[in-house]
Amino acid sequence: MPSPKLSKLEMRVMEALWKQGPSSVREIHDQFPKKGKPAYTTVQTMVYRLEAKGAVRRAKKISNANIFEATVTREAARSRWIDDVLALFGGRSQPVMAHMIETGKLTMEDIKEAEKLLKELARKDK
Amino acid sequence: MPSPKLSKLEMRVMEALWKQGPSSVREIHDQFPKKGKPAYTTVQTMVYRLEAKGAVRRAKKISNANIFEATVTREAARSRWIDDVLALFGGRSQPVMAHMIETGKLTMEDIKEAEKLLKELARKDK
DNA sequence: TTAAGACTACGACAGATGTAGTAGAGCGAT
DNA sequence: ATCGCTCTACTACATCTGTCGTAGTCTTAA
Repeated sequence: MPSPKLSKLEMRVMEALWKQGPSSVREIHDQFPKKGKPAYTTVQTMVYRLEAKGAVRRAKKISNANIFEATVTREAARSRWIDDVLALFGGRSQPVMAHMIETGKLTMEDIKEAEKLLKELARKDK
Repeated sequence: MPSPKLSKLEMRVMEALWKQGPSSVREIHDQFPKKGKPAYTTVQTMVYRLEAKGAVRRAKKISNANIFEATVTREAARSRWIDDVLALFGGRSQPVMAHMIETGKLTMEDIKEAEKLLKELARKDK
């Protein structure tokens, strides 16, 4: 039941599905940037594995091609990754924040937005 | 030169080294919680692999036991992980922030601290 | 109707990871 | 000197990941 652990490449395939919605292997493959694009069958293998993990399902068939759709949300999949990393860091989020700030990935806007979100959450929890 | 990619278990071994400073395999092994503690030789294998990756070095020998010490900092190793995850999320830190807030891992204090750190960084960069 | 393409379903394989056993050398207490 | 315990240095192996190749089936345009 918990979101299965997806590998990096599997995540990239899921990303394509989340972006475009139900797609064929071909459509997913086409979404990879020319540079470093994996072989068609490599993507196909990923889709099969995702299906085995229950992260994807065959939605329908168009002519002889299967159309796959995501069965786990982007949030659930990403959460799984973040939780794993956080656990690795002793559950502390501070190191993550600090790194994002030092590498310029986190701007003041981001912080302001986070603050707003936190306030909202606090209000709703009450 | 860039901090090598360390696996989860390798990170846990490094964590022991960062905490205790130069240690023998035995001392590292002893730091794992009884629950789910890997075999002594499993830890030993990790240390050897870390040595091969250049993340650890034999500092000295006490009687017949090797004492290993970390050659990469905790920050560098963690950064590597965060960068990887961020890349997987399209380089956006927002999803990470949102998740940490929603799971209660990020408090208002953390945000305030982040804000302060960011301001400091901005001042110094100038 | 038929030949070119597109797809599917598998099979393979190398490298990374987690996990651990074994043989034998070295140290220390008797 | 020597017996037991500790460590080291290997070896092994099952999974997971990333990467494809191939054989054979379907579709479809000429």
